[in-house]
Amino acid sequence: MLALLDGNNFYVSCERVFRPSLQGRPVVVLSNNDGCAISRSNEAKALGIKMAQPHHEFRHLEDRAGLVSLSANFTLYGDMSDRMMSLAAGLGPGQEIYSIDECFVDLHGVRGNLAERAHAIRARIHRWIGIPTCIGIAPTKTLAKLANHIAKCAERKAGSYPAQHAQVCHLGALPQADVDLLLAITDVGDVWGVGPRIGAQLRDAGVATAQDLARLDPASVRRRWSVVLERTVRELQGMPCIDLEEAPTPKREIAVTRSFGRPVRELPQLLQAVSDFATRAAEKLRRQGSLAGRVLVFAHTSPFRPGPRWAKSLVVPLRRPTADTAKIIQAATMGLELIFEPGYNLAKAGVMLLDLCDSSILQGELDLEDESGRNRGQLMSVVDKLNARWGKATVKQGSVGTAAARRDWAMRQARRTPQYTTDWRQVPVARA
DNA sequence: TCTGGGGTCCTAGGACCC
DNA sequence: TCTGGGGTCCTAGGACCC
Repeated sequence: MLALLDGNNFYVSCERVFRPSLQGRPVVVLSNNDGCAISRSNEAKALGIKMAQPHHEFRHLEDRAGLVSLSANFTLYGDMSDRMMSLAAGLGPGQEIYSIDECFVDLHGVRGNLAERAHAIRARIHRWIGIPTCIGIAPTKTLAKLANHIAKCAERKAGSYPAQHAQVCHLGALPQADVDLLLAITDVGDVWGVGPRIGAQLRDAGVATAQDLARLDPASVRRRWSVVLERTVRELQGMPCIDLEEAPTPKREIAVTRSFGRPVRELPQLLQAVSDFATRAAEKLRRQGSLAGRVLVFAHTSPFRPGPRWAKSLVVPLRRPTADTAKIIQAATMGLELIFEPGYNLAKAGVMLLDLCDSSILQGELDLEDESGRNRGQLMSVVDKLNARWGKATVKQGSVGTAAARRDWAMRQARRTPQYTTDWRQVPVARA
C-alpha cells in the first residue's frame, strides 16, 4: 500500500503561515516577473482564476474582490517543503519526494489503521508547520493520486465526492464496488497521466470516466495509444507498474530559463542573461556531482505578442565533459553569438545542460585544470560555498574574453568535433 | 504594460552498419 | 519494373507532470 501526501495550494499556504491575515482571503502567488498565477487559494480559485493565467487578466480582482497577489519566494517554499517532508516520512518505511509539495510514502509493513495514522500525521504537519495537507492511500501510485484527488475535492467541494473521504481517502480499505463507484464519478481527465490531448481522444472513443478507462483492455490500449497509457490502465486496475523511487535519481538534464520582464533586443544584454543562466546551471550541475557533455542555448520572441517571430537554439558540444562555470559560459555565449540576429523583441532565453554523467566515473577533475595547471575544481567549490553563504552573485565569473576570441574558440571547438562542423553554419533547429 | 520554469519518458524516423 | 532485412544509435517532437 502507498500513500500520496501533498500540501494544499502549497505556495499560498506557505505564505499564510507567516501572514495569518491572509487566511480566508483570495490569494495568488505569481511566477517570475509576476507574470502569471502559479498557486491559488481556494478563494482565488472560486473567483475563476486559472492555473498559469496571466496576471494582467485578473489584476482587476485586487480592487474588486480583495485579491492579494504575491511575488514568489522559492527559498521559503523549499524550506517549508523540507520540514513537511520530514514529518510526512513518519507515515511509513519509505518515501519518494515527488515534487516540492508532494511525496509518496511506502506503507509496507505498517500495522494498525492506516487512515487513522494518516489523519494523525496530517494533524501533526498542520500543528507544527502550519501547512494543510491531503492524503490518498491505495495499492498503486495512480490510485493513490486518485485517492488524493478525491480527498481534496471532498474537502473543498461539497457534493463532489462523499464527505467521509475528505482530507484522507483510503481506497485500499473500501470494497471494490465502492471503489468502482468513486471511479465512475471521476472524469477521465483527472486521472494521473491523462492530459488534455489523450483525454480528448479517450472521450471521443467513449471513455469518459476513470472507471471506463480502468475497464479497457490493456493490450488494446497499448496498440491504440501507448505503453504509457497501458501502464495507467493497469495501475487503475490495482496492478503496480510504477515503482517507488526512494533515492533521488540524478537529473538527466539541467535547465535554467527565464522570461524577460521587458523585451531584450541587444546582444550584450542577452549575453549577460545567458551568462547568468549558465552560471546557475553549472552550480546545479556541481551540486548533483555531474558533468555536462553538451550545452544548449536558445532564445525566442513571445508566442503571445504580434510582430515578427524568431526562435533559434543551438547545441554546443564540449570538448570534454565538464562542470566548470567558465567553460559552460563560454559554450553558451558562443552559441548565442552564432544564432543571434538583431531586430527582434526577445521574450525568453535559456541554457540547458545535456548528456550529463557522473563526475567520478569520468574523472572530470582532469578537465578542471586550466592550461596553467591551476585546479579549477577547488576554485569552483569555494565559489559555490561563498555564494551559498552570502547570496547568489557574491562571486561571479569574469568576462571570458572578447567576442573575437570567443568566435575563434568556437571555430577551434568546431574543428575538434567534426560531426558538428558540417551543421555549424546551417540554420539551427528552431524551437517554438 | 502584462502570458512560468522546470523536468520525464516514449516514439518515429533517419543514418549507418553488416 | 524490380529495389534485403535486421540492428543500433541519434535526434526531434509529442505528451505528460508539478
